[in-house]
Amino acid sequence: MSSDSSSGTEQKIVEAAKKVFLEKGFDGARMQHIADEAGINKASLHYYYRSKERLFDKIFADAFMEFLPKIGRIMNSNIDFFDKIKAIVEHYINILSHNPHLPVFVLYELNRRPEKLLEMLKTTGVEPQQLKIIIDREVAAGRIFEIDFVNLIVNILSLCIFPFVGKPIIKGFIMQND
Amino acid sequence: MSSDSSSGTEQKIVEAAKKVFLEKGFDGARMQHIADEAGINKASLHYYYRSKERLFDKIFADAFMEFLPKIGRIMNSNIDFFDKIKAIVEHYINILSHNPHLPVFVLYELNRRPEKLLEMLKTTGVEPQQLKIIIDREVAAGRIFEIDFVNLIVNILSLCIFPFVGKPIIKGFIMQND
DNA sequence: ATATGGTTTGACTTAATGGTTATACTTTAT
DNA sequence: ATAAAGTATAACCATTAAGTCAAACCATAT
Repeated sequence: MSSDSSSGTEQKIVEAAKKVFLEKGFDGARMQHIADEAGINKASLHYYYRSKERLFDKIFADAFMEFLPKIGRIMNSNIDFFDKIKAIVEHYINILSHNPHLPVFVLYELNRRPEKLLEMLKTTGVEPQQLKIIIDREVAAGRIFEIDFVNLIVNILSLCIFPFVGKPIIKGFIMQND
Repeated sequence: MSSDSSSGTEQKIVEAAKKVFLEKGFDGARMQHIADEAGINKASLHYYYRSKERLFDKIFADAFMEFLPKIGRIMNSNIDFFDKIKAIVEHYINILSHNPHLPVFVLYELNRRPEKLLEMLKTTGVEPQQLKIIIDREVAAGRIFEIDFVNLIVNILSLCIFPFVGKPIIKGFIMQND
């Protein structure tokens, strides 16, 4: 049945692909390896996802989704978002502690093909225009430097790593509490 | 002349390899591409560096070197290193603004082959033992969580990204000045 | 001039990998 | 029971990329 796509082979493929892609990246990942990991034949991979690229895009979009929605909230909180960051940190910690490779993976792949960023923004429903406006406002106010748009997005994503990896240090030296 | 290794072909190879590897990563990089970038024949690459792996190791060690020495200083500053971080930030900003891909590259490749970390530590002259002791002290004092050693190193490296990408935000909201 | 050592190259080999296809196996509907 | 649709697989194909090699190309010293 094509309607039952949330279990069985397809589910196993997604899980296997996520694991392998996050561990090895697009270029390092092997379709055969993903097939083995899913316990199926390599041809089945192409049966469900026509190409490596398509399979990757699905996994990447999923991974990307775990970042940007939060970013959007931060950006919309009218600059005074330091408190919001604190509030969202816990959420990120949960996601990232379950997926240690996630942040570097996303940043790296975003680096590899910057042109996919806009596509991802579209896919994940985040409005670049909205971000652009907010960013321009910040730049005009002199609160942030004027830098390349794509670069800024990447930087913002990088920023999201920090609450995770730096939490112990933040706790100890900046906030003095949670 | 084998004594003149700081200019000419070898120099061009290193520059080209650094550019390509940092942009594409080990798996994404192509020896042919590096050769083209350096304006030489692919066979010359193997004449100077026997294999892709060896060439990569040289570039990776170089890239790695730009991180850890600073880390070592931070680790040795007896926990009260927040001020030291501030002092070192400028140094990092200089390095990273000239090599935007550097941090993600190092983290990603470290992720890809965690076993190379110790080798790198040795190559770059950083004493893991020393770090281990310091880390243990921190854990015992409850100032940081007990986590996998390799993981911690990676996390510390990640932390180094933050001063760079997050500088505008840090300036605006945490420090209020430079 | 020419022999010598280091350097450069085009052409080649080999292995790996993404993708295809023809065939076989399952399930479901009638 | 059986036809049809969907799913899985082994064998195969085409391409790409790392690595090799013998021949050519310098310089420099004699």
